[in-house]
Amino acid sequence: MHMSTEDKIIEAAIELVYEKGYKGATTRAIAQKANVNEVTIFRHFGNKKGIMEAAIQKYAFVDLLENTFAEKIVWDIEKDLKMLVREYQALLDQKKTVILLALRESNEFAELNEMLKKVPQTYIEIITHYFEQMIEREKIKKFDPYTLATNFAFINFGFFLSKTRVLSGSEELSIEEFIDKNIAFFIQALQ
Amino acid sequence: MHMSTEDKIIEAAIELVYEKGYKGATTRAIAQKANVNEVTIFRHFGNKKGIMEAAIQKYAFVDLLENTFAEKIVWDIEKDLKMLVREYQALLDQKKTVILLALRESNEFAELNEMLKKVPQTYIEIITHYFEQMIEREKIKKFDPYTLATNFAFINFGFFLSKTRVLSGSEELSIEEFIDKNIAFFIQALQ
DNA sequence: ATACATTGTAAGTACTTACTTGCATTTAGT
DNA sequence: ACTAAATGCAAGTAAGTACTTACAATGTAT
Repeated sequence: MHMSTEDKIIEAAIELVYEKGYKGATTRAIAQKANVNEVTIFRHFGNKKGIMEAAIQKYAFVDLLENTFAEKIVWDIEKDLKMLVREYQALLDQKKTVILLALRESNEFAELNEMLKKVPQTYIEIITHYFEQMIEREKIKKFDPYTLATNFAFINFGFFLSKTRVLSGSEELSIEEFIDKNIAFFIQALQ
Repeated sequence: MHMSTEDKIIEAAIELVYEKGYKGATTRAIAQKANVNEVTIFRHFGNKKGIMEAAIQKYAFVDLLENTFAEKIVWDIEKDLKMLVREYQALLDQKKTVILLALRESNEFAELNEMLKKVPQTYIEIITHYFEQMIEREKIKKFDPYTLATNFAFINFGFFLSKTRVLSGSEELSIEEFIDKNIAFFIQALQ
């Protein structure tokens, strides 16, 4: 817990904006949650919007994706796709608050929208590239790699949303069930 | 344009809350957009929350789904799934504002969350039932019908979100391209 | 034409909220 | 120990916002 004052404020703001929305998250409440005085906020960030801009800067996290995945690929369709699901879901879970916040406040903050869009976009690009190579190596049938990637990404994101209860199926799926059923179907279709 | 005063207010409120969020949509602005005086709002709905509650009532639209689909089924997997995509996308488009509004304001209004969840949920139930029957008739391979349905629904909802630019792939897909590529892949996997 | 319900107008109240200012207190580097 | 920067505290300002009240204007049905 050696957080700087600025970080304490940013984290408190993210949580509160996630709960109450941007307008609902008062500077007073943010200060209280961060355990600082309200004035301290304005001394650091100038105005309320400044907090969010700093938060967006801090969480421009997309680069995380690319490095993590590439190393773990073993060119076995089943192992790879299951790994890609697990890693992606873990990342989404970890950044859940920011992602759902972005989903809600993207009208107010254009940058948030950009950030939000990049999450599946980057994922799709990586997966597209993966499928291209798997087709070259003749490990899967010849489908359009980009089509495969979007389907795969949509299924993944849909599952994430259903977990967060933003959406829902009629049952609740654990990630293992999801992989064993939904992803397994996808894998089978490729072979 | 023979809208009642109440309807004018409700529609204006929905649009504004969609744009600015619930707290950002002031009663003054709603009145202005609806071309009524601000007091008229309070005379009809009591308070600001009352507008949204009336709007939610008005848009409890889930029942629409079930009737529309059942009649159009011809028990040909390709024709049926393409029809189901088109109908569902059309419905989502039509209710887009309310859906995206619900996505943002579901924390503030529990009922909105319920409504939002029911959209894919009902769809999944219908599709599950459809797949069950198609398996009985031996028109598709024996997969778990619920798994198929969730995958199909997630792909559909993902496409909807990417169209609304909430999410995005790296390219923009038209609905015809989406059907010809993404759905075609899904159909092929079933046969 | 009269009666009644609906809407508009004007003005105001009570409350919240982002943001400021001046000064006291604490923390940290040398 | 001394200095300077960071933070806390108390009080206040200005603007916005939901909601109210009293009354005038308009429409509508009989």
